[in-house]
Amino acid sequence: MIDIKFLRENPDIVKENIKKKFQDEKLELVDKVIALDEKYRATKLECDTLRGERNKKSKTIGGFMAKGQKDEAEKIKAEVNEINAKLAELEELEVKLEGDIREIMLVIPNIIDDSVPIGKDDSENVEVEKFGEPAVPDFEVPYHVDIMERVNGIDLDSARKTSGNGFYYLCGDIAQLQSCILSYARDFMIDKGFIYYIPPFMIRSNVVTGVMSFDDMENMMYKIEGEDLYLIGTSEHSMIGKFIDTIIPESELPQTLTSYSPCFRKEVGSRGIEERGVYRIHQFEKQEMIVVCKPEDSMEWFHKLYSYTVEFFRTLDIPVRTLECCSGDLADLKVKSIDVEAWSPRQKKYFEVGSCSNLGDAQSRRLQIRVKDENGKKYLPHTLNNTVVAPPRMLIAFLENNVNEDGSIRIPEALRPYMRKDIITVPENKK
RNA sequence: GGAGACGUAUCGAAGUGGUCAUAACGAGCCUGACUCGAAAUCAGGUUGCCCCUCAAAAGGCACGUGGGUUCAAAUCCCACCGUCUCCGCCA
Repeated sequence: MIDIKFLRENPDIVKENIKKKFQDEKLELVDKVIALDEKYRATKLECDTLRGERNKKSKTIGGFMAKGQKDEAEKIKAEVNEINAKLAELEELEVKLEGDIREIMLVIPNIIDDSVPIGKDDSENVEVEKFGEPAVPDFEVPYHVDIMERVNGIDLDSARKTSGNGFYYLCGDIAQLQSCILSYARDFMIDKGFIYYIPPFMIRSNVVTGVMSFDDMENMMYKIEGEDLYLIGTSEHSMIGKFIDTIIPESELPQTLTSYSPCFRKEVGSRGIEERGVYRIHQFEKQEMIVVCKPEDSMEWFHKLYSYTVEFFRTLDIPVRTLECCSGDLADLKVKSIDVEAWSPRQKKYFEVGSCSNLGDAQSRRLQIRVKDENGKKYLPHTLNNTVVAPPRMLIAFLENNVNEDGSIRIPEALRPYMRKDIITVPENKK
């Protein structure tokens, strides 16, 4: 959500930005909202003046009544009634205009950073950098579910029975591995100076509508029947929600938080859920990072955040690359976004394991998150979020890159203190 | 699930139809005085948003939210939301 004052003064920049995002159908909205805004401000001024008059007159009535000047009082009462009649219609218009303007402003995309590559859709995203050698071993790497099944690490049949497609039982060493990865991710971020949070896993509808668009809400969020509660799709929802409508003292910036939560997603409309395995599922766990900072610091944080994810994956010996989201693929609220992708030696390509976004002040403006500096001046901070790691998805990369030909799984150095072993071995009957 | 209480600024809290919401009173915070320095004391300042503006002033809105009554609502009426306390149940 951009500032309407900015739009008013720079309609060309806003239009240019819309074109860059290949959303030409929204171009007309710019002039439309400018006209509405002009009308709104004129109406508001008129309303404010009338209300001011009414307040002034109304106050004198009390005085007349006290002095017993009934006739005078009645005369002014009639005048006030006249003003109120005039106001009734105008106020209705004022409210309607305000609503219409907000509706449009929510749809106009945020101004993207100059550095964002121009492109229509995800096919034009740009590889930024590779880390590690994307090696392919000389044996055929099995499908991740098969790797897990061989060490008795997953039970999809039972999950289908209890919960349906899109759920899993992880068991034994693989379940432990997932917990260990999360614990390691937690400690990794704590060591980077982030504060660890375990947030609420359910949030109220007013928070949901604050942090996401209506369409996303329909397609992602599970609602608790009979309660005003939704299961979170990511801990970003509860973590950003906690700042809604607050004023943060500047001395408390930057807020650098890392949160753990299970995530629940309906994945409506994504065919990926049909695919066997744990790539796209209804329930997964994630370690997230959230930063609220001064505007001038946000780009620096942006680069730091995704490089933390890269560093994390590298300590687990997984080759990764960073892929910058092009203009057309960038969500409307975002200024800039980079995906971290892990190498799959089986598919011989990279696949998404995390996403780092700089939202500029758009999220702050929408949610009324403000910062107060030493002089009492208020401004909107920038917000960023990034995935540290989201097992089970990252398990795919982990297993494919660390499986041995005999089906055993190597545990990288960094995880050994957590796993308390350096290899997961195949049980006798599956050798 | 049952019973009760409450929702006003950073916090506690007064106000129960108008002339104290630029919100009493108390605390906190900021500035200044006193002091070698601090504490204590004294004086002043300290809500957010909108509109307008170079800036300020003036004006408008907000007493949980939304309606209603009224010339006028924090105050009266209705609905909803939330919080707390006790009891019950419970990891």
